[in-house]
Amino acid sequence: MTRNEIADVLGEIAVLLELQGENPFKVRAYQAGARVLESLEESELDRLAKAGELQSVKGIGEALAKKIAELHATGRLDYYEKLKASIEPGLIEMLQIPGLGPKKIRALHEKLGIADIAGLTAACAAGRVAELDGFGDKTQEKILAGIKNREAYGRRHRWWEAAAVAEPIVAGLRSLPQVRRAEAAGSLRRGLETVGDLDFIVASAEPGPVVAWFTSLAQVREVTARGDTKASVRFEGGLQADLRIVPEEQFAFALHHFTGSKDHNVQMRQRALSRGLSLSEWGLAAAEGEASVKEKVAGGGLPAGTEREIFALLGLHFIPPELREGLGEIEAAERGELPRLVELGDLRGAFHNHTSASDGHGSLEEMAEAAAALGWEYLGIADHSKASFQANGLSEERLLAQVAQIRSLNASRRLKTHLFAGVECDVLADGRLDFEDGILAQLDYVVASVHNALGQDEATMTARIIRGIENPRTTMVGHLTGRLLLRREASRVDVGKVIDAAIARGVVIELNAHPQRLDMDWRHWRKAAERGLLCSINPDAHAPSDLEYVRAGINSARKGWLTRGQVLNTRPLPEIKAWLGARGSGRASPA
DNA sequence: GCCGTTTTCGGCCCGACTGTTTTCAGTCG
Repeated sequence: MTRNEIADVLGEIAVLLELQGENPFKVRAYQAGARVLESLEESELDRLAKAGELQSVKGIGEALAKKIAELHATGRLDYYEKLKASIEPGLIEMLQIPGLGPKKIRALHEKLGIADIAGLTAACAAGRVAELDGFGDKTQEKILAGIKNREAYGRRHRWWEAAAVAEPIVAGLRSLPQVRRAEAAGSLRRGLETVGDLDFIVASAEPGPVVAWFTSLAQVREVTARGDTKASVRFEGGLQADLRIVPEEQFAFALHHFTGSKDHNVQMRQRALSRGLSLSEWGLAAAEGEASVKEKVAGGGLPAGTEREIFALLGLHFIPPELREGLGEIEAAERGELPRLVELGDLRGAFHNHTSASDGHGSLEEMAEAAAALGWEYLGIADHSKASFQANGLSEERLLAQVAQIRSLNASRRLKTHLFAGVECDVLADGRLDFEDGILAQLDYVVASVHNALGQDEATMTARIIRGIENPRTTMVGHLTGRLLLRREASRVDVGKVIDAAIARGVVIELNAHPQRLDMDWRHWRKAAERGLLCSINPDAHAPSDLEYVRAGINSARKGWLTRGQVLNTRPLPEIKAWLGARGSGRASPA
């Protein structure tokens, strides 16, 4: 089994244990184990499993190590099979209903014999749920509404679309006279590729009008909670948003709390405790005594007006929001070894862009102008190759005509942006490229991408991509796994092996910044770049305005701990020309 | 189930809101 498949099993075990009413810390241990596995590389898992050293990974103890080793070696786990068989499958689905957790589901199952959502619907309709101890009319109504809207509510949302909803709301909050500060926190601020809900943190001494403004936004379909300092709403399309209003002196603590992932926050609080301090969204105060952090802060906490000051109080350098995933950032911040992350303003161009010659909407000139408007020095044109018939892929003749057109545009000096002539060349099912060497030799660079036979088994797909990498004309690999976020799963690829091959050949791997792709996944970048892999952040633009997708790509690059030096398209034009030139001449033409 | 410059046992982050309750459990983040 691959590490992701094993992680899924561990995650399922956590859900099953939760439904059984197991110790919540045991549940958390399985969840943590699943996350740790996801951040491991396949080859590292192989090595650790073979050497019997899984326990050396933090978060994996004796029991998890045994289970992971069994899954890795045999693809089965007796413990899991037995656990699964002992629990009604319909109960798991019921966890998706807002307001229903393991305890209530157990009560419904034990007292009313409810085993699935259909049974639950019927029991609610008959009024039997409201009669249970601990339940009531409102709970019953909420459950029915939750079942009805389950699909929309359960869905995650791509970062780009969530940001488009959140940004005007932040601006609106900041324009209110009662509001001193306002930020969107949560996974949106961490730049995660998908976002479950929005979190708005506001500093205000007068929360009433802010809650009123927020809950009466035009796009609000339902107000699910409304208190003095907190409100929750659902927008059209099911996106949920929480608003929290705090006094200004608490703002930095609340912003930090609601930005960090669960793991990051747990680690930060543990760090505070190890220094005799207690940390929460309320503030930071001495840990001794029975009182809550809130009460301690009221009696005199340590002040912090910014997150930077909070980190400093705990002996840490500032940790950018994108890194707050609990994946080693706190240790690095302690040692002063956090990288200086790449920024949007560092980009000088991008390499994977389409025009109306294939399936884009924009001429060479229009694309070049859009790049110039972003302050870019260069833009790489990489239209589809002929095998991508569905995308109007270019024949040899059309491609060479485009190359001539690009050369002539550059020579005319009419454009502020230098155009590079490339192609997004299909990696055919057997790993050959879609164009012969004689054609590819006339280009400035080649993006090699898989577009068909996405369902190949892992070994075949991995060998196919590596063969593509081994072609001396390949400059970079496009959207490595072919995933479409929330729409299509990634192809099965041994990413570690592909990374090794790319490093060995000096081939770049793209971080495709299209909001639906963000591929290669940020979780691979840190280790890959440390080992010498070079990244190119490419918008995969199909229209001039799509160049802005690099914003999403920068998020993922930062989550992958990438620095400017590790991203090819931060280099200025003369360096890029030299780099591409050296590659071209330094590589013997194939036999 | 994990973990340990206090530890191999006893902790494990902490608080708001809701709905159901006469003081709190469950859920959520």
